[in-house]
Amino acid sequence: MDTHERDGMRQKKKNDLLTEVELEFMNELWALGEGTVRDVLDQLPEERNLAYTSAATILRILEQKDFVISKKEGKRHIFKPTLAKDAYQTRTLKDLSMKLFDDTPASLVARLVDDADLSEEALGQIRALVDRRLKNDTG
Amino acid sequence: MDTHERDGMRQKKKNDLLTEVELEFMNELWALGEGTVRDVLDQLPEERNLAYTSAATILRILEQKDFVISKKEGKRHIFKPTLAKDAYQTRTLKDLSMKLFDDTPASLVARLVDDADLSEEALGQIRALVDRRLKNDTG
DNA sequence: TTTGAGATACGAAAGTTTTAGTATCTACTC
DNA sequence: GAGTAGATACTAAAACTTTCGTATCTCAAA
Repeated sequence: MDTHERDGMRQKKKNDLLTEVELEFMNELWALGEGTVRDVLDQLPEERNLAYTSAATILRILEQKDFVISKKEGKRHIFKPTLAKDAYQTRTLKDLSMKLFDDTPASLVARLVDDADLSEEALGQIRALVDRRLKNDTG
Repeated sequence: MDTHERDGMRQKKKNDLLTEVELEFMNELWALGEGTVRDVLDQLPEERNLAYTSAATILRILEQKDFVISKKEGKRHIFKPTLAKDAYQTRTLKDLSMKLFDDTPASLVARLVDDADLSEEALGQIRALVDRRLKNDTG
């Protein structure tokens, strides 16, 4: 066991990416803006059936990992994302692009637009987005 | 503990997505076409320092999960993906789109093209891809 | 046919994620 | 200020992921 933990150690170990359940919760918080354990739990689908204490644990972990902050209001905590959804989306796409698309974002889009399931409408929207960005860049 | 495992149960539990290390290995196999444990291990970066038996275990797991098949040649196994990289890319993008982009692929691309880090060249490539796809569909 | 280098099979430790139980705390009501 | 409904804190079990050790197997050379 050699010391392969040197040099970096910025954030303990690996990703600054959310786990599956963490993402599930962040999505609710992003939608709500902020909320209590109860608020988030109530947003989850009926069939999710997660214990209240489990939800509280997830939020505690999210706070430990600095994805949310909490303030105390009366006897309860109100949790709020520290990171905008946009920013997290960008982060995720960078990671995915790197790990599965040879670090070439264009190839990611290539795969997306090659997808037969993609609607004509979605394609049009995508094209409009790219056009707008190109126009803005070139003046 | 009520029976919340009913109805579906198509593939045991959850994802048909690769874990981090599994993806690392699949990437090498996709690049190689096929290969032995040794082949894959040799592709990994110097500093990875993974034990041979660990690599063998990962490939065994990938086979259990039907991401690869193996044939025996002499005393060793040759592993080969059962799923093309393209197909897995598509699957991953669908999953990501669903979980982080409100099931709206266009918003995924929006985030991508909004990314300041994206080069002009990449943008041009993306636009060309979309245009080609639109022409093929309508033409 | 013995043997040994190199391969696989199996089992399991260590780490992470997901879930939930139990104990404790807190604000409010009586 | 005692009781209680509802919240948090703490602990840990269960499942999954990542890693590797030990035992075993196999081909080929001597």
